[in-house]
Amino acid sequence: MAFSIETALQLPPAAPRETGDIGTEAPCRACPIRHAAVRGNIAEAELEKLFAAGTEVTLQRGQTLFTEGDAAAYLYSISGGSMMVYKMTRDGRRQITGFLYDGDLLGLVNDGKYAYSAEAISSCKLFAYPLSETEAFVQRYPQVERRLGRITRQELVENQEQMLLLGRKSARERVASFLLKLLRQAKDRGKEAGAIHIPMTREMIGDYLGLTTETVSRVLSAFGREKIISVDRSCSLAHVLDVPHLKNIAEGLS
Amino acid sequence: MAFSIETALQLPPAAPRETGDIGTEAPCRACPIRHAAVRGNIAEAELEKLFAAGTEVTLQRGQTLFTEGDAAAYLYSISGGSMMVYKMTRDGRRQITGFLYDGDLLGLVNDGKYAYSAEAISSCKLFAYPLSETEAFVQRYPQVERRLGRITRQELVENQEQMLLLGRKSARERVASFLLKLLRQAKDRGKEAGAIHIPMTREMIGDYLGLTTETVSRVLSAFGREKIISVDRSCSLAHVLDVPHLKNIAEGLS
DNA sequence: CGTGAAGTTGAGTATGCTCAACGGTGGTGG
DNA sequence: CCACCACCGTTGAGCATACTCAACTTCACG
Repeated sequence: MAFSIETALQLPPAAPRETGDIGTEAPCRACPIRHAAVRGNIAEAELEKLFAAGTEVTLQRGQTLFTEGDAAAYLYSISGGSMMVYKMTRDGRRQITGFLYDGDLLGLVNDGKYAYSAEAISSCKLFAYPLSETEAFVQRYPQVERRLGRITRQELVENQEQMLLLGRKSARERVASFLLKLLRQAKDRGKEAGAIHIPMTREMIGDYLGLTTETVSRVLSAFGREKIISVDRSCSLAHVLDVPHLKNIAEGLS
Repeated sequence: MAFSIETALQLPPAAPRETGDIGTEAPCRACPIRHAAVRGNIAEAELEKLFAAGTEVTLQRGQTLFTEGDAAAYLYSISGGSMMVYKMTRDGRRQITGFLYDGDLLGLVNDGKYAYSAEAISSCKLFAYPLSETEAFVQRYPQVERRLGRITRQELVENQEQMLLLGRKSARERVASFLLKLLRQAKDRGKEAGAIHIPMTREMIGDYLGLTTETVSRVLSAFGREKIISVDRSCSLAHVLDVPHLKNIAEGLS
């Protein structure tokens, strides 16, 4: 198996965010590249050069950033909004491999091509780093390379967790696990306890969990009837009423 | 989410193997660390120091190398035999996330702990690099770090492929995809065309594909009846008779 | 030659899918 | 401003795929 030199990277959970910080370089406040660079005492001039080489991208809900197999030119960093990355079978079945948010990187490259497709879930702002510039920068600053390595390995761990879910868990267990993941992310982002914002449709949730829209809907309704969660009329907001119960379900203990 | 500094790595497909080479350092002929190091013109003395810090490990079929959650101390390189890595639910359901062979690295670490369990499929020889030594070595030689990064990203790509399989493919599609993967690997290792050695049990195949033993067995029998493959009486050797047909099945085109 | 693990095959079943109908909602244009 | 329409979500009925349970065979190994 050949390894491409230009193979690039991805991740979901990035650096701890400085939410209140109104910085001067708006697109890169949360970007992990910048985060590592700042901690590594890299010359501002070097950073500015990298940023100058990049461009900002704005996407509307439903717009595609790139498609699996496209020749890769950029590594992207999300500065606002949510994205999803997915793979498809030839006959149109979709597997969403990740939801990405503010501060996450995307653009996993294999053999010069993107390894998955990326689409905006909501209106989205991204910063695009040209791959060539990024590679040079990363190689120049080992601490940035090391940080990207940790991010990639973290991603690997999460994908393996998801493989266990897809291969071995029931529909109820999958949905419960998903809700707990959203809850954890909301907590990490400093949202109030128990409330979770759900920016994706039921169909996307199904395509992430290996289920159909209908099954996701049925399980969520059942959880509502069982007073484990309460779902807002808008369908994009939920409250977890019984976290321990949900954890038990996610682990197959009920 | 916290990133651990000691997070380490893993991969399946390593460097092209020099099969005929009877080297002097037996355990490391195929190891990708050595491979990258040799290409990078690293002083032999440095390499010897790293190898001197490591130890050889021998495992019998069925023996566990480490268990998910164990405190991580070593990065392993397989020098002979086959291993599997897996995750389990609390109630004992297993998802095998990868089969590893000669020359592959294993020991993905998260937060100081192994992220999965590892067990020998056949008698197995490994070389154990102490993590501390390895980290120092890797940081000292950027080309080695870069190689490990590519390996990790390649692993990520394969895991996402597997997520598509687990979430969206039928039993026939899964088994067909698996056979084609084995076939590709056999070809990469220079085995004769069409013949594939299957070192794992039906149960392991099921736990890798998100199926039960019985379903794997039934699908293989069906493929045999349809003259797509022929399975040896020993169950550990198969011949693919109709590769195009198998590819069609794997892609859902039949 | 006996024993246990692995594999195969069959019968019945359950989980989640398919197909269909319907209600709510938000955006758009008359 | 309101009506329309498309999209999303929900719910029901029936069904199919893969699972469970069980019996039996084969093989490796003592």
